[in-house]
Formats: sequence, structure tokens, C-alpha cells
Amino acid sequence: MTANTLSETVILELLQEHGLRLTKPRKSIVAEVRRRARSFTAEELYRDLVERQPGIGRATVFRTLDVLAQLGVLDRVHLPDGCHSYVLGQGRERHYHHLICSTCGVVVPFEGCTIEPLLLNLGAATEFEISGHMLEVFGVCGTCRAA
Amino acid sequence: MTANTLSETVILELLQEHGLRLTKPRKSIVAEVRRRARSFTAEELYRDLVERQPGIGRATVFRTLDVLAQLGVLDRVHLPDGCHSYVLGQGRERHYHHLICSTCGVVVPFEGCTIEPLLLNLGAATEFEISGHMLEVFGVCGTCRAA
DNA sequence: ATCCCTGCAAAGGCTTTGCATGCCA
DNA sequence: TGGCATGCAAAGCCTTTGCAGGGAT
Repeated sequence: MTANTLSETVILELLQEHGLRLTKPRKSIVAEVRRRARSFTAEELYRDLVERQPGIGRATVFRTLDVLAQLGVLDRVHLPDGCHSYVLGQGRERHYHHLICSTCGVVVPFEGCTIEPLLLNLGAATEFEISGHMLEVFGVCGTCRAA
Repeated sequence: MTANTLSETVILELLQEHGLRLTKPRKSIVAEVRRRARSFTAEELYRDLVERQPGIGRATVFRTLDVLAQLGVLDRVHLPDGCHSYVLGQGRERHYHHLICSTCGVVVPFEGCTIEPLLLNLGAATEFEISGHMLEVFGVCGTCRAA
């Protein structure tokens, strides 16, 4: 049900395939990003990263996260409180969504989204040409429930 | 399939029922909000409103929209580009989601969301206690397709 | 050697906060 | 009259942008 995340190597190759350079900051950011099981904002990642690697620029982090999101390495998620968060993704071939713990923020991807039929009906009933959807599920994970 | 929006009277009563005062700015904001078929940000609403009623404060608009969202009069929606948008809601008793035109921003609420069974499975498979979900559907409306 | 990428700094925009005043109940 | 709500202004954050220098290919 949950899939493996993209490996560091695969992500770096993905960058190269798109004609993007493998710079030191990009490598650091990729490494840092893969370390995260929870959602995070660009600003948060920047602050953690700058401790480990002083001198890295805020703008670089923001720009790189944007690139990674375009490649499908990261997904943008919208939490009830606060938007503009990122989550490590599963790559572009899969169709999946995120189950997010409201307490600790841990993110579990899941597949098997069943709303396609609904979307077909919607398209017919409204004359919209449906192009996509966003689904996020919230709850409290087992660990947080125990505590 | 789409339901009527809450009337101005109903919204004002809702405020009163919650011990909130019916002030002039609040009435203006409610009126302005009901005029909208599309999503809007607090800042946008403020700018439109301040023309019609100079002197109204930005903070008041932000605070009032927040209150209205808590009452279920407004829903917060997250567009692919840009978050922190509001949409006129259907009230707290209904379960519905939004179909949003990517081109003009028009919003159509719909009911009949079919993901409950999926959520049950998810809960069983992950030990999460599911508490809610967010679903938004995007597409291009009939009018925009024609143009 | 090219020119993409970076880091810095500043600008920009949205949102929140503090406080004295005003107004609804 | 009491106290919530307002308006103003400033502060706070996050995010973007411009530009000169540096590094990957």
C-alpha cells in the first residue's frame, strides 16, 4: 500500500535527464529532503539546512524545492493550518494521495483513489472538462493515538 | 446537485447566535461575500470593499473572514496556484466539495462524495483514526471552454 | 569557455498584532 | 455602561526578484 520513496540516485539522475546541473546545494537539498517523513515548508527546510551547511542561500532552497516539485520528486500539500508545504513524493507514474497525521505531521501515501466515477458524473452534469483533483486525508496516526 | 447559498439573513442570524455583534463592517463584508461566485482572497475582498466603503480596516476584513470560515459560511480552498482563498459555503450540515474552474475561478459545490469506503479501508490498514478529508476538483467550465 | 546556478540583499505581498477609540447589546 | 469590535500602523513572515560572481558540463 505505501510505496518506496525515490532513491537519492534516482532523483539526481532525474535532474540530469532534465538538463539540470548537479550542484552542491542541490545535492544537499535532495539529501535533506529524503530524510523527511513529515511535511515541511521551504523556510523550515532552509533553516535546518543552513545549520548543517552555512552559506547556502534561502533563494536557492526555494528555487530547488520548486524544481523538485515540478519533477514529481516532491508534492505540495495543503494542511488545515498552513499551506505551501512539501512532501516527498512517489514520482510521476503513480496516482496516489496523502494521509496526514494532524498531530505529528507524518505522511503516508496511499493508492486506490476511487473517485474516478464521481468525476465522470460531475463532468457530465456540469459541462466542466475535468482536469484533475486534489485529495488529502487527515487523521491521527497510531503512534500519536498511543501517546 | 448544487445547493443554494446561505441567505444574508441566515448568515447574520448565525453571527448573533454565536454571541457576535452585528456591526456595520461585518454587514458589509457579509453582503460583499455573498456577491461572489468565485474564490477570493482576504486581500482581494478588502481592496474591493474599501472602494465602496472607505475607512474599513484591512484587519477587520481578515478577522471577519476568519470568523465566517469558522461558522461554515465560508470555506477555505486551495488552488493549484495560491492558497488562502475563500469560497461561499453551504453551511455546516451538508457534506460537499468544490469543483473549480482553472480558467475563470468559478466555483460549483457538489455532493455525493464517494470516498467513505476508501477511508474505512485506510483506517483499518494504517491504524490512523481518520478525522476528515479535503477534496477539490479542477477543470474548465462550459463558458470558458466555449471562449 | 559557456551560461546555468548560486548567494546576497532588498523588495514585495500577505497576514497578524497592539492599542486607543468607538459602537453594539 | 461594559466590553467586544474597529481602524490604524507597525511588525512579522514568507517568498520572490535582481544582479554579480562562481562552478558544472
